[in-house]
Amino acid sequence: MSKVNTQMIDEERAKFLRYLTKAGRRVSHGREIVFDQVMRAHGHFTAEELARGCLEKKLKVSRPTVYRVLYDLLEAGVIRETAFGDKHRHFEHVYDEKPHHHAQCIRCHRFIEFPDRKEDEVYHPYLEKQGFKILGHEMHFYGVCRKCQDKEGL
Amino acid sequence: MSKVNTQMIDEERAKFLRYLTKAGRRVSHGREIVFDQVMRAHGHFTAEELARGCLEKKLKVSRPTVYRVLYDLLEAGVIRETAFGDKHRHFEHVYDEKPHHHAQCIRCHRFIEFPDRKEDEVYHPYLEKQGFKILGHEMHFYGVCRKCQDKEGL
DNA sequence: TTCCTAAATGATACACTATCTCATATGTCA
DNA sequence: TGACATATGAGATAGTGTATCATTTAGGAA
Repeated sequence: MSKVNTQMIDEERAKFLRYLTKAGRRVSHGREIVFDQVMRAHGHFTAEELARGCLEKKLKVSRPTVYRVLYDLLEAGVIRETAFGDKHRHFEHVYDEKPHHHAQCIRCHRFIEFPDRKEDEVYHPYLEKQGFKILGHEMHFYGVCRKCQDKEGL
Repeated sequence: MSKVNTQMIDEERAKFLRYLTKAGRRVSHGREIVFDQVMRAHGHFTAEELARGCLEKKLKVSRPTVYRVLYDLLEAGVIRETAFGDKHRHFEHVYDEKPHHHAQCIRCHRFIEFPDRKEDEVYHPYLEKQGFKILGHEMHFYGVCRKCQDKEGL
């Protein structure tokens, strides 16, 4: 697991470097720090959380740079954006993650993750027919989790 | 169609009034204005768009009130929140809308809507087993639309 | 290695969405 | 109508995310 982990990170790093080279961009200090922090992150995280983390750890990187690198990583396909209806941008890294979806409790805002199923592909033909190039998808369930139901006495 | 439309709006209004009564809240001026504007809105809209619209039309309602009433409507089930990965809150009304999903172009940010399919229900048993009470769900595809592919010369 | 240039960065200010506070206005019920 | 709780507006404020621009740095050329 740990070995696989390391290997996956190396692959992601290679992917990032390939992207940077191809785009004529540099392998800078800031990009290495942020890449590292992203790889250490578990589950999903917001841009602000990551930026705050970097500042608290006194890493040599500023908030604007964290944001900039996150968008690099997004374009490079190292992280993906997950869409939840609040005002923060959520990301999660692709590495070591099986495709999965999220269910979110509208009371406590906690997430449950569940694996992707191939049934989702029923939507592909419709979109492809319109010339839409699908890069990914995400299912977002919302409702009330067991704990919050208990609290409400439902 | 127009008749059905009116009927649907009346039903939504009744739903809203029931919610307000039950919650011991009042049928106020601001709530009526915002309800009306929401019903006039097509497709999905952001809170800020609606607020701006009200201000521009010089309706007697302030921005904080628009936000407050939107959350009333959310709780009443008159509108639902759609989750996209930008920093604005998106809503759409439930009235006259068949369940549908969204595909969004990552370049131009435009949406394609497509109808809900019962295959989505494969996820229900898993969530219900955990005691999660499902209130709704949304599928969000992302990719590049035909126009933007053409522009990029892909 | 050193120099040169374009890219990256940080400090700062700023834009924008959304929310909070609190004094005032208004709806509801007796 | 009077009393009181709820709703509202004006304005301040919080928080996320961006733009600007002077300075620093990566990385290739000499």
